[in-house]
Amino acid sequence: MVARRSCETRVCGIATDDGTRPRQRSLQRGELLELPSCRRLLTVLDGLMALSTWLPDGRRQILCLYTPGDLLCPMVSAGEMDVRVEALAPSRLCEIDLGASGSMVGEDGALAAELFRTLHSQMVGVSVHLVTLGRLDGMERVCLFLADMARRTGRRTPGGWRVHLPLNREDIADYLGLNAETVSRIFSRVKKGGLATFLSPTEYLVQDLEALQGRAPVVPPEALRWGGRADSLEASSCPA
Amino acid sequence: MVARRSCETRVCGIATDDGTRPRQRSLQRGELLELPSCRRLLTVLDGLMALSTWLPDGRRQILCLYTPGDLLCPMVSAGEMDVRVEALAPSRLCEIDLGASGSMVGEDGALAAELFRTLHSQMVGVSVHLVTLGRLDGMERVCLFLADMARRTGRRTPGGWRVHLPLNREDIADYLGLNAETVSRIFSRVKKGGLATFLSPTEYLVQDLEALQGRAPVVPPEALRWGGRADSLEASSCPA
DNA sequence: GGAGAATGTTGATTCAGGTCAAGGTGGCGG
DNA sequence: CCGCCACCTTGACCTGAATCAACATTCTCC
Repeated sequence: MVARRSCETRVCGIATDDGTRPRQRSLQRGELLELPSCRRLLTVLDGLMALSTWLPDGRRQILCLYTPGDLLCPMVSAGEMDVRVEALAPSRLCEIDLGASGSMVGEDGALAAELFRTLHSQMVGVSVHLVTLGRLDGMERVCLFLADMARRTGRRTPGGWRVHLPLNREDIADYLGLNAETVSRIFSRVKKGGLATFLSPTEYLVQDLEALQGRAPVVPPEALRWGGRADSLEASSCPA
Repeated sequence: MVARRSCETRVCGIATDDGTRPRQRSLQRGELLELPSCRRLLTVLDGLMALSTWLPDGRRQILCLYTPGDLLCPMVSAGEMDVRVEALAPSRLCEIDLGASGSMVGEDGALAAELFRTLHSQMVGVSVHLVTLGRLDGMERVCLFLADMARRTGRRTPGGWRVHLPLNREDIADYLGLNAETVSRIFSRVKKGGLATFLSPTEYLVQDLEALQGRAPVVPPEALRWGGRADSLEASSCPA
């Protein structure tokens, strides 16, 4: 069971154990990342990354979002699908080359366990997302999204959770299986309903997170976060 | 790289290595399975199993289907979600207790690698499903589903692929994010379009699988199957 | 600061899919 | 054989989201 730590501390910790050196990487909005192989670990320090798939006719679906602290885990290996890792906002990543240490499944299995945990978290996240797209209507999807972003990247202030939205309406739409105009319209409804206040198109305030969350009959996948909810993992998950 | 084998051979192979004994289990349609822990391996011998989530108001979303040969991998540990493994048709499972052999990550890591591969396959499958629900319309979803079922459970005959559909329209709807009437209507359109012939509500024939598949701009997640496409795995996946 | 581009908002209209309702079909037990 | 029940199909209608279009706002770069 691992305590919550900043990813910098943590990843650098792993790296120094091996004698390898973490590298930093900066990406512009829109920039693509070659799919990380297993010899490299990547975490988000800052910004917002997305794992997305593109259909031949241009439709895009964002599979998951990576906020600061998340470990990139694009295990969706494509096959014939066009899968990409892209920066939705200017981002900084921390990259560690594991090549030196040979196999990832080390002696004590600590790293393997960590990766397994990440993979599991991602699985939970994608599953919640699947239910969202399959069974929630637009309002529910948007409320879930706003609540999830608040939990993941929001800052607590006297007035409530203050959240920066570094992605544009089309990105949000591609994440939620809607289109940009619909997202904009639903934001207006959220505003009118008093569930959130928009300081600007890219900044909002949530006074009552419970209320916002309550509009969606699904829990946001906070398990996706580093160190989040490690207990629930033990129940159905594996490594001894 | 593992050659394609029947799951009975394979799982029993693993089991005998450990000296443990595989047990068979029969389930009626509608019966639930307690979520498999990591001490037990379960494969589908016969029938059709589903991993599904239920919302408080009764909406259901099926996350994935397990056809004969699949290894059950319900790593979606719930947290607060109501996740279930249910039999959509009378089914037989093969169950192996790993308790005796201690940690799953064995000496040579063969079993661990196998499980990792399964987890990866499931991840790919769920991701394809996510795109399906987020970006495909009803017709595309149904064609993808019919093609996928044909590949996974169909029998090759002179007239084409003959496929048995052991689940009802509502189950299909809950898998595809539609409702039962819509599924029925789209089946009629598929029939009229000559993409498939229905011998009965639960049996269909696909003359031209390519044509059917071509109606959906996404590849069915055949990688989900045992031994399927192990090569694509190496590219982005891990264990050495 | 100003021109142009990108992004966001809102309205009018269309359309795919949901909802409700009325039969139709097949299996099964008495 | 009959009646029940679960399931499937089809129709009529409604609704939520997509589309198309106009305009507002913000950002960028000169």
